[in-house]
Amino acid sequence: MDREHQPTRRRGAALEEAILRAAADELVESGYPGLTMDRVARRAGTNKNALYRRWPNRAALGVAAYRRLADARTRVPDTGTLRGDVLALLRQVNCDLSAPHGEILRGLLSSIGDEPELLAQLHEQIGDGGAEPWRAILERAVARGEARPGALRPRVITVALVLLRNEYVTRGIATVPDDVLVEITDEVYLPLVRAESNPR
Amino acid sequence: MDREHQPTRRRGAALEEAILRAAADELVESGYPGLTMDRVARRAGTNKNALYRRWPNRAALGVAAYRRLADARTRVPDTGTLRGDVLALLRQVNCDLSAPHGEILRGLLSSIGDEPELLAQLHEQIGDGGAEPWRAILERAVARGEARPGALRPRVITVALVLLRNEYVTRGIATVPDDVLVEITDEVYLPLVRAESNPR
DNA sequence: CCGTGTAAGGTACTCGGCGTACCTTATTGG
DNA sequence: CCAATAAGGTACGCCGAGTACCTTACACGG
Repeated sequence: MDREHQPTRRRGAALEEAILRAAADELVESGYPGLTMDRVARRAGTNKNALYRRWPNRAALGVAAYRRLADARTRVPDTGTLRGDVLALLRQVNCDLSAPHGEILRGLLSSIGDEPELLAQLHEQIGDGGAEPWRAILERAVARGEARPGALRPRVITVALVLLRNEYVTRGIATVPDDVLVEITDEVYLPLVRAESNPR
Repeated sequence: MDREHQPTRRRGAALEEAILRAAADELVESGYPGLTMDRVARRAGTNKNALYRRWPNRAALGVAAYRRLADARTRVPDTGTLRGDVLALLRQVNCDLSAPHGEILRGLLSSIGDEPELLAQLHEQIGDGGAEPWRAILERAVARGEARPGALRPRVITVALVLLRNEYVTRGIATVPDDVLVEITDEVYLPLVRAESNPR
């Protein structure tokens, strides 16, 4: 922050790190609208030139900073039952992907618009990146006979995640109430993947 | 500049109409980022004052204009089978809610941010507004024995719509390919609502 | 028919944020 | 030790949101 009378100028990776940290902090504190190039530069103790030498525009920097935020990998729960695993995953996502992540994501998605490359990066982060844990718990459930093998399709295993994300996007609320998670689990996900021969 | 030597000034509802039409046209042509107060004012043959006297900010005008665009009601199909009805509804939504509607919606959703009143208006438009046709086709399917009565829950009947909307939001593409619609229908919606006694 | 309140038109601002240009200064590696 | 490279500093230009203030037409009641 306070530069000493020793200039000791950061370069390369060190400076990039500092910029990304500053940008991520701004995202958390003020959301994407608060991520201005001037503020990030000031917070990182540098200036806009260093930013524009690395990212072509604000959206690119925003996506890069968001990636660092969302890189906290999701742990795969193992409660012994499919219902317990689904609820645990949903609650986990709801917890650490709630505010301000949802709002940040909304802001990023819109301001990208016509830059498919950035959208692809985001999609990798939120779309397929989050799918693996769901496949894992569903495979275990199939092995236990709790779910039908035919449910192991990409579009099926992520249904709960998509429904939860839909709550964020359309409702715009900070944290989804827990009974919504239960509804998603009991009304949609479990009936969908359950083996036909296995009544409720 | 002398426009006409007949000033014939529009007032009240007539002017409001003209502004909304201009705003909706801008939305269709250039998306939400292109909806500039200056441009709308110029296109409507008026100036920004008339706009700000009616809507407090750009987002409010954007939502109002979008409502007028999206007010084309969805027709309820009746093909005789649930699968046919579901696909028909999905295709209809995909057709007239595709580009540029999806992009506009994305832009609006993000830029609203902290104004819950506007978000509520949008939600009324896209969330529950679109649910009725789905309830209608599912009720008929239940009457025919194609679906279980227990599927008549709000979160269930709109699953297909939510999945389709998810494609728009996360993929950011103009029009969803038809095989995605078929996948949503055959892998998710039909297995979910089908009567348990009705094997695939 | 006229006068007056209301609403529209016109214009010119301020403010903030993006992106750029250009120069100076430090660091690094050959 | 000396270029080449990259960082810092500063000042722009541009555009769009929102505001202020005045002028001008319209509509309606007396």
